[in-house]
Amino acid sequence: MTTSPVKAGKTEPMSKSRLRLWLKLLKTSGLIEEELRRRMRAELGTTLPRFDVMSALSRAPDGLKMSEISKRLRVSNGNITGIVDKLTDEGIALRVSIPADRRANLVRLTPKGQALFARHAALHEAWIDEILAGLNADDVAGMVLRLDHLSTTLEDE
Amino acid sequence: MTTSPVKAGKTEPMSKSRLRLWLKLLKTSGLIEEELRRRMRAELGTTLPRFDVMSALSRAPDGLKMSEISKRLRVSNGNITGIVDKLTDEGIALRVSIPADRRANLVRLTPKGQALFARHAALHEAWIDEILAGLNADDVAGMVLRLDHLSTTLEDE
DNA sequence: GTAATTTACTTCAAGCTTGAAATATCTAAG
DNA sequence: CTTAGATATTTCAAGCTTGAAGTAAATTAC
Repeated sequence: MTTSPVKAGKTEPMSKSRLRLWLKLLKTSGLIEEELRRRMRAELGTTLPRFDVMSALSRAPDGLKMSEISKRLRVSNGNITGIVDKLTDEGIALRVSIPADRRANLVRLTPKGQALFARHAALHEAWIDEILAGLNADDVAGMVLRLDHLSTTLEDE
Repeated sequence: MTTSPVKAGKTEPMSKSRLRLWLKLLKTSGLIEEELRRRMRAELGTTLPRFDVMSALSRAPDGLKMSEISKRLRVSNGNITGIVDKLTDEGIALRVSIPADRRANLVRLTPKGQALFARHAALHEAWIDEILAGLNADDVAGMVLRLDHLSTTLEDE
């Protein structure tokens, strides 16, 4: 063989394998998301964004400011306005004004919203368990470790 | 220690760790996607969906049917119609009628579209390389393996 | 051949999403 | 106080996305 011993020849550039990883990551989370969205619609008559907002609210019994919701869900402010508007119209969420700051509101789940979310969350967890049934504890641990590593570096940008 | 040796006590139910994995997967791919979208807009004046369609077309020099594009990108048919309409208006893509089947069209990139995509694809790969720079070859290999496993089981549903 | 089905695509309404611009309010500097 | 800046939210236009319904053409089964 006359080629340099330094270049193995078979190895792919890192940029290519990173690209492939990204495409797989995107594909996989898309598949899961699609399945969740389908079930949300079919079995609960709701959507993922609504579920996400309710989920954030359910963890904050004292309520969250609009900006706090959008920060946690990493979506734009204007987006949250529309979703909370609808949840409010349906009696699921509630805007509570803050005397100390007339610019802001605290958004809370109503009792009806809490009951609804409890039902939805239980189903949601069961669906995930079912969808990810192919992964054992080692798989899960391995992926969580690497995803943590990755998302940490991404957030520190 | 007096507790049963069988039950460790600290272990979390699989459903919880699977849920946590899903949330991390969603978060991570969302962070990457957001960064890509930002750069697409800022540096190329385009969007991820348009890039995805162009990418699919670039791999099929003979063209793709509309339904083939939506199948590959896993989005609805109606969605593709709108995106291809715009790419066509801009001289990036082209609908070619098929004599043998008057229902369908083959969509192709124009030479202008090919040149444009070549430029975009090179940048895209470089961005991914930069964004995922924190992962070494082992990390990448480990994640690809597990994501393959997962997406395969998901597609066989 | 013709009726029923399947396939290919478009149109549409509803909803999500963003980023920018507009309001309103609060805070801080002078 | 008043002005400047920061913060909290809403509104808006543009674009993405879906799923359902509609049109058209091809295929299959009688």
